[in-house]
Amino acid sequence: MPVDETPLEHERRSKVERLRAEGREPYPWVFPDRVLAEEVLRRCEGLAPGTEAAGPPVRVAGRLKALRLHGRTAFADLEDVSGSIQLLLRSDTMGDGEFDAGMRYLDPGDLVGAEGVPAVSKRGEPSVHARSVTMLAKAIAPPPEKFHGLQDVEERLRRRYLDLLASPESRALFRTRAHLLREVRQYLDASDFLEVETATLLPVASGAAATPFETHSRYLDADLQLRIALELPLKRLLVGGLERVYELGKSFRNEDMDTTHSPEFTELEAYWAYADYHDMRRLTEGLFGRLADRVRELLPDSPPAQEGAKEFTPPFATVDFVEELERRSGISGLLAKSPEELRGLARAAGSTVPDRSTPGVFLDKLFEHYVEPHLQHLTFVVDHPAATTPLAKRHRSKPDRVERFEMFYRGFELGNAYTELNDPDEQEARFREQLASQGEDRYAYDADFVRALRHGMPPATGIGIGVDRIVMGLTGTPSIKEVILFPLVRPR
RNA sequence: GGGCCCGUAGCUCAGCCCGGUAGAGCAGGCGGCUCUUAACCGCAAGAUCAGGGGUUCGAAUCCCCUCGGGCCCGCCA
Repeated sequence: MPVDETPLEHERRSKVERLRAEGREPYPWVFPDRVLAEEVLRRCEGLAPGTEAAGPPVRVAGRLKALRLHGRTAFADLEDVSGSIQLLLRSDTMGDGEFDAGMRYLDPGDLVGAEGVPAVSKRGEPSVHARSVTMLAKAIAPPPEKFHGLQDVEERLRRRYLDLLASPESRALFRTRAHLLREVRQYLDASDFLEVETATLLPVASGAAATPFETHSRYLDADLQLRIALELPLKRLLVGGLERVYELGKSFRNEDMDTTHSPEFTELEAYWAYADYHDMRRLTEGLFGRLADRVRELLPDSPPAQEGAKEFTPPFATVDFVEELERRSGISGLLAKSPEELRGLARAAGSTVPDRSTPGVFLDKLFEHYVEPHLQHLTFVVDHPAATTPLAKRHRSKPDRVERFEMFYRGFELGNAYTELNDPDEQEARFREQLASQGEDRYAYDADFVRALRHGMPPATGIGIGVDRIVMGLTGTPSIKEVILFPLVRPR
């Protein structure tokens, strides 16, 4: 008997023993031939209150949410993946022995099966008028409070199973997330993109500037890092001739957490040979529209989700990075400023990034300060200064710019796309420049990627999207932890 | 790293300002009830007030530290 057992758990555990003593297995193996609650609801349609459906009995199974006893009658609410159905329990139909046994052993939170006839109660509630009830798994620990559910945020995150079993809204959110991922795959598959899986364990994590998680291979006796982006392996596949590829998977960044940053997050990256960022924008807008349609179907009763769906429906606002920054900040001639002048402006805007940072970093800080907070509606920001973006191709007509777009919503970034840089010598030069500005040797650059480019990467466009943030935006969820089933929490 | 807020029974919450030895609802126990749906009625039970230290005759309440969490700011091309 566990030493940390509460009196409630002791009581419930004693029911397990008494069930066994009566020859009733509290944890049986299977409950065959069950139908879902929604199927019973269908069979109850059109039945008058106080009547039963003709035909054979049905079997239902799920979690007992509530039990209302009335002496020789009782009502129970059974919840399964499809919804909720009431059980109507009467001693005259079950027999006194079975009825009394049920009342002795059943508690809210138990997993139970029932067999009986679809029926509508006198008060009009669709039900299963049960002939028998079977314990399928006795719950020793009590469920969260039946009306308010689990409110404690920490408990919801640390013990997601309790959140899910208590909250149909939480289940609906994660069901929606799964369907959105499915929609992404269907959309890209239909556009002849190939889903691939690249490595998560790498000698050097690259493709972004974040601090990686570090680990070690015993067999190789080699230090390894967890990937921080998917970009460079996927571009290697373009060199290899796969032409249209995407990956949907986790990246890891060893940095602070907040409402839009998780150390472990899901990314979508897609690369498309012989196409440019205009093509990618059309593909992205099509994808967003499809995702919005799915959310409208999946969460019709959620006003924040319906608002999110509206925002993700084309057409979208577009602003030019430089024009918008100059307009919002009142600063003109930004691209002609010296690095020192840009640093001064960034300092004036409150940034504390290191002095040795590249001019691109200062421009990003200025944009974050003056523009991002205003990007509350879904907006495409285009044609960034070349200095901000080491992996993008220079703009074909705007000097000192690259062909790039970023999507923002509610002040945070959703994704980022370029016409990809495929000139190996220019790529190598930009990597070296970046390294010099960071002044830290742990960001060794991916030399093999440059070697791959020397073999020729087709002209191409690529995109990276923060999937968790897309789910947040589409469902109107304010915190990234709420859209991740098991977010990282401090061990205790 | 800085600021603000939170932690009381298995769960949801009062009590804290203004110090006097912890209160309710749900869940659980016992009893009643054959149409309820946050069922209802009666009885009894359930709490190292996150942890540690201090002030005080007396601390859930005031002060300090620690732990955990939330929000905001900073940092994170």
